Amino acid sequence: MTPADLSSQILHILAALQSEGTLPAFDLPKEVVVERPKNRDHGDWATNVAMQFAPKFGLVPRDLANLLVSELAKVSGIEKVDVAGPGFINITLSAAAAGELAKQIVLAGEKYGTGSALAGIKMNLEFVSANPTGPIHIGGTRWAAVGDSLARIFEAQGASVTREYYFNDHGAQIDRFARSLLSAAKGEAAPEDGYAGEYINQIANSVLANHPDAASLPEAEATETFRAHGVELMFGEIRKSLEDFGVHFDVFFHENSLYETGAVQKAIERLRTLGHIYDLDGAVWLRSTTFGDDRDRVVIKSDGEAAYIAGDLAYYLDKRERGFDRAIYMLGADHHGYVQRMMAMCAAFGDQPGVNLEILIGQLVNLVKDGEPVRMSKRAGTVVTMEDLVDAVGVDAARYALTRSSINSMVDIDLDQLSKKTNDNPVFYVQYAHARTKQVANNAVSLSVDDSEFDPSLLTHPSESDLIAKLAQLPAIMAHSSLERSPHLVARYLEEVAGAYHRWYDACRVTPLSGKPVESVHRTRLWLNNAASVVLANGLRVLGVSSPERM
RNA sequence: GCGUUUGUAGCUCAACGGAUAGAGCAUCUGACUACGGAUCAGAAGGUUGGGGGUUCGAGUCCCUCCAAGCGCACCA
Repeated sequence: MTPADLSSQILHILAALQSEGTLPAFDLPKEVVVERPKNRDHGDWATNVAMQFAPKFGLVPRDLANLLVSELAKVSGIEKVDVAGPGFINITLSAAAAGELAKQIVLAGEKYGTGSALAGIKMNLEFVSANPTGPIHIGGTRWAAVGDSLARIFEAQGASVTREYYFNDHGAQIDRFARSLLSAAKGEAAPEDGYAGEYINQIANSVLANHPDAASLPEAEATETFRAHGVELMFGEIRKSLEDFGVHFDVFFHENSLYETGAVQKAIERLRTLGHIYDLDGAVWLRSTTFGDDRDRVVIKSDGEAAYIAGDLAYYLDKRERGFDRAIYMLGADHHGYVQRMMAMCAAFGDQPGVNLEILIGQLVNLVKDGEPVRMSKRAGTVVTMEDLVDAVGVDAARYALTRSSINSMVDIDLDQLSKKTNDNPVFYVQYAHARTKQVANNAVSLSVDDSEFDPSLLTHPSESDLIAKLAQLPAIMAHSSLERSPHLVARYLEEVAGAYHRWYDACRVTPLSGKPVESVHRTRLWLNNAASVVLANGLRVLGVSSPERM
């Protein structure tokens, strides 16, 4: 008996009361809130349905609650149920009914915690999308960790997810990058508006190694050579860093291709046909104010060059034409000013902003040294990269630390502190719990405790009730995390599971003390141990963190 | 000035509008010749930035003020 089971029981009872005329008819939701009360005296599970629905039924909450309680009391597996406070319904399950879940979890294995809320939905999740003018820095690393985890969470809800990286290989920043490489190759100082740093020298040298005469070509040709090959090299490094970080992109979309294929022109023509494009002062404008933007946006500048948004128009249209129901963009807070114009664009195409196009804004990562914020600058070469972070703490700790906080809050990273005090990262607490489940299972085998028996009525210790209840919440956590686009909820949940497991381990033995016989309770506890193992592993998997068997 | 995000324990942060606001780290006191002590038990720590409002109930929603981050281009 899980909270989800209780939810459907309650709805079933309400529907029955409606059809027999005891309660007036109105549409019931698909599920009701059933949660673990903070205070254990309130029972195993509690629901606020009576307070939620009483007004719609024209009743006072406590009367509706009493109606429900008398029905719930008849449900097998429910040991005790009563009304408390303003109308909460507190439910206590029998140990057997609650513990049954342990076996279900083990049998479900990797499937436990998945759902079907997004079944049949094609999602395009775009994240990182850092310019190929340098390595991925710490901010991009956060989106790599969070974005990939989010993709895994969507997939666990049945969605088909394409992870996509928009590669800005067109425009002024790339030109600056190319000129910076050329300057480095010539041994000159970086251009005023260019990039500096050791990686620029390395790439310039790599280009020279393959094209020894590149620097001595005429200016335009030389720049083009360094642009083409430099971008290619940088691109390769970025892909490798991401793969090493455990993040695999299905599509690397090149901005440049939108211009080469005429997709930009096509998108503008589409909008012009729809009446949302006009010409003024020699420029081409999108009338985005029609759809709530602050001002209209220039799409083609009066010098004939495309503005940045031109690529966005074509890119969004391309995604929709590739069949994605939802295009989700993850952007840093430094880009949140784009949201309105992007949403306006979406509406201009006749789509639904917030549905077909969704933009997640994540706060930036602060680099801290000795308690003082440090400004990261590609130009000054003070950038902390994805590789720096992984070198300092490893992939697991890095991904966990970056995914554990809400994207709405800023994260401080102090490399010196991370490389010293890695064990204050809660990832080890969770991983240790998982390793412990595996070692307990191994010990059980060697002491002839097997899984030939399962009698959940023996799981009566308070720590067992707590652990089972915690394990029962994984499906709801995963669904909520998906709905809220919040992977950090999974991390926080795992920390609670790990705590519940450690406390149970401390109080309840799977293997008997030496000299004592193996009993039913030991075999049954092995199931619970393995259920905890499954939950921890499933949770860590969606965070992209490994589940070690020993540490 | 306008927009946006944030403000919760000493620090880092949680908390679908629910009951006595929770974890980790740090501090203090305890627990192994018992399945891994990277653990566990306990203590201490709070006017959820201030003030109004909405309701059975507000850290959460609305208004306002304060403080901080980030944006406000025919740049990308």
